[in-house]
Formats: sequence, structure tokens, C-alpha cells
Amino acid sequence: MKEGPTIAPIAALAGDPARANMLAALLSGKALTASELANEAGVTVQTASSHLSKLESGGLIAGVKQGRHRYFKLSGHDVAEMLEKMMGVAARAGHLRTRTGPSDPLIRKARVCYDHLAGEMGVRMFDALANAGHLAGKEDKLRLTPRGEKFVTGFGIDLDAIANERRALCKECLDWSMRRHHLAGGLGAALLSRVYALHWARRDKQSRAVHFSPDGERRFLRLFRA
Amino acid sequence: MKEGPTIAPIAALAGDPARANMLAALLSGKALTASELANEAGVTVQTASSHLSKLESGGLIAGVKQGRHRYFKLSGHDVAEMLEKMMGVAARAGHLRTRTGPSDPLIRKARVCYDHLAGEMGVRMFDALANAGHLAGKEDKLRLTPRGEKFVTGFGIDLDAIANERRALCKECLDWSMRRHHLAGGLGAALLSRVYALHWARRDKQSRAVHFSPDGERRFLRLFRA
DNA sequence: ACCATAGTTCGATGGTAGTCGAAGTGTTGG
DNA sequence: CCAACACTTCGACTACCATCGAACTATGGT
Repeated sequence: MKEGPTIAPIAALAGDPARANMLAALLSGKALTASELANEAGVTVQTASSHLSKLESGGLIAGVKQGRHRYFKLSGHDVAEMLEKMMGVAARAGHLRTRTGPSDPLIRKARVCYDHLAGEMGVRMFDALANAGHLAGKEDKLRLTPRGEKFVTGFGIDLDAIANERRALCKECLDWSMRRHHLAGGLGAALLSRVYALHWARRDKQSRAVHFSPDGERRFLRLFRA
Repeated sequence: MKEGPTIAPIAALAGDPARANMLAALLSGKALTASELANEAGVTVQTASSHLSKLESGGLIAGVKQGRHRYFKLSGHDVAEMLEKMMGVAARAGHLRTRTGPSDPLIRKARVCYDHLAGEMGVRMFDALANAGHLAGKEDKLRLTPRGEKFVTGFGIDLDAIANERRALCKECLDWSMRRHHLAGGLGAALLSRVYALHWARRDKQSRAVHFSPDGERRFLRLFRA
């Protein structure tokens, strides 16, 4: 008698079309909400919720609560590698599908997340602030350093005005398209407002995209350089 | 709209416990018959037959007919790698099972396959004969070269006697434990008989194992050196 | 020609799992 | 406190599929 791992439960999880679509969506490295995954899979949110709990208890994905959302991502590199191997075998065996189109590149680059900046530009801003020592702490204990206070004030933000808001000044927010965090909270909102005010960027009326002007992008990248 | 591979059908194939056991058994590199796989999976041969045809049309395994047997093996390295990745994830997630024990090492080393020698020793003999230029051709068109005729005659085999048998003189036979071929046909049988006659080895009464004596093994390896 | 063995096909059965409507929990924001 | 939103739980329905008995095909040995 020898003990060994069984692939059946793992494979069965990936064997359902709805769950397979969810996993494929997560394979891009994005962290997605339950609703978004339901949409990806083409099922209702109830059904998606059931699938997600199965995937989570099966150890394939991990969920993190964030406000009233719940973000899911693959639980590790090994899962991603496994899925890619399966993709390879599926491709060789001739199993294809038609996916709904990938997200707009503009959405990926810059968009609003509630009232603050997300996407590549949002992540870049967050990284720049952290690397420059303007932000300290982690997750919910994120705070603005004295140097940071000076920096954002110099950028034209009225710290006193937003410091009295009920909501936290600084908060991490898991990014949708990158697998990284960007800045939320009152400060995140104020920074985006200031970007609008300086006419560096404007918000798209239809989508959640944020369009930077050529000059605005140049200035933004210079100010928030990694 | 974008096209891409779907993992669902592949994963669903591996998601059934019976099929998963079959795949796990094949992961060792052995080629197994339908009956053996049925036994591994703990289902009847009818059920196994259904599973095997699904696995084959799904592109995960390939079957080769050999006499009244049908040997199945994984269809490629990519499938084996995929299964191992799944094993890894399953192990991390804590999915274990109890397998029926691995084959006896003695069985793996040398055994009878119908009436000829199989296992590591059988594969070695086949390779040695092929490398020395005693055998030529492939698969069903396998034949003994003039040099080979001289060699086996010198080993004490009466070629005229077995040349008149209805069955083919030389035939490849897919090995069960190695992933290689060994020699079947009239010549294969005659070679094993000669090994018995020389008292290099004897057949186990209970199992299909062939026990070599220390001296016999030495002489065998010297004669059939790769 | 005959029987034994290996494997496949067919048909009926039963269990399981995906699906969604409806109702419930918890969080955000006014 | 209430309304909106994201998500979960419950329950019932449905559909699929694994399973096996029985019959059929094919190959090999005597």
C-alpha cells in the first residue's frame, strides 16, 4: 500500500465549464470580484458563489474581503502553472472556445476605482509614493509620513480638508488589472481630483477609463517616477 | 472575441475518480491493458472500456492493439507533465488516497510475457540485439539479419525448427513496466526457453516473475550488453 | 471446429452536481 | 435608520453521467 495524491478532486473542480472560465480569467493574474467572475462564466451570482466556495475550499483560489467586495485570485504559482499545462494539452487536443473579448487596453492603463485612480498609472503612483518614503505601513495601517505630507501639500492638496473625513486617509486597494495595490481612501480621491483639476487627464463618459493628455501623462510620469 | 483553449473537457476527463486512477497508473510510464486499468480503477471492464474510449477521443491516452490485448499509454509528455502538476497541487491541497501497492520489483526486473521474456531484462536483450545489428526493421516488419541468424544459432537455438511455425519469427511487444519494446514471436519464445535450459533462470510458480541465478544473470548481461 | 479470453456496445438505473429563484447576511453611504 | 449593493445560503428542479448486467465481436489456442 502506498499513499499518493489524487488528482480527481482537483480536476473535477476545473472540469466544470463555469469554473474553468473563472480559472481562465484568473490565469491572467488579475484579482476579480465574485460578480465579475460570474459574468466571465456566464452564470448568475448565486451559482458563481457556489463555484467560488468550492474552488476556495479545494485550494485552487484564495479570496480576500475588501469592503463589500470579495476579490479572488489563484492561490499560488503552482495552480497557474497547472492551468497553463492544461491549456497546452487542450490546445494540442483541439479543444477551443470563444471568449468574450479582453479588457480594453485603455481600461487597463488607467481607470477610476470608485473615486480614485487605478490601473497601471494608479499602481505606478502608489509605488512611487511608497518608494519615495511618502507612505509607510501596510494594508489598513497605511499612513502618510511627514515627508509625504509635505509632498502632497506641494502638489496642491488641502490635507486639512480631507483629514477630517470619516473615511481613512490612506488605504490600499487591490488592483483589478495589475496584481498590485493602488492608493484608495481620501488621499487617493484627492490626488485624482487634483489630476483632473490640472487637466492632466479627464474621465471617459462611457467607460471607467481615464484618458491622459500627452502633456499630462509626461508630467504625471515625471512626478511619480519609480 | 478571442479564441483560446478550454481546459474544461480535459479536466473533466481527469475529474472522474475511475479515470483519475487510470491516468495515475499510466503516469508511471507503463503501458497497461484495458483489464489491468479496470482493476486499477476498481470498476468493471465495461465501465473501463467506456472511460478508455473517452480518454482516447479526448486525446489524453493512445491505445495500440496487440493481439487480443489493447495497450494504453499516455499520449505524450505534455500529458504526463500536466498530471504531475496536478499531483503537486493536489498534494499541497491535502488530497491523498491509498493506492494499491506498486508492482513487485522482481516483476519489474524480469517476467514472462506469454512465452517470452519481458521486463528490464527483456528490454535489455532486445536493445542489445538491435544495437549489434542482429535485428532490423520495425514493428511488424522486424526480421533477423544474417549476422543475427549466426548469433542465435551459436546461442544454441534451432532456427529451422521455429522458422516453420505459423507465427512470426520476430515481433515487437510493448513492455509493461518499461516504456520500451521487447522481443516476442517464435524467436522470443525460443530465447527464453534456451535461458531456462541453460539454467540461467527459472520461472516463479506463483507469479509471472523470472528469477535469474547470480551466475545466470552475469552471463546474460555479458551476452546481451548494450 | 470449438472454447476461452479480451474487449466493446447497448440499455436501464441511480446518484450527483449544476442551475437559478427567493430569502438572508453584512457592508457602505446618506 | 434606511436604502443600495455585493455576496451567500437554502431549496427545488433538472440533466447528465458513471455504473453494471447482458449480449456481441474478435483474437488466440487446442
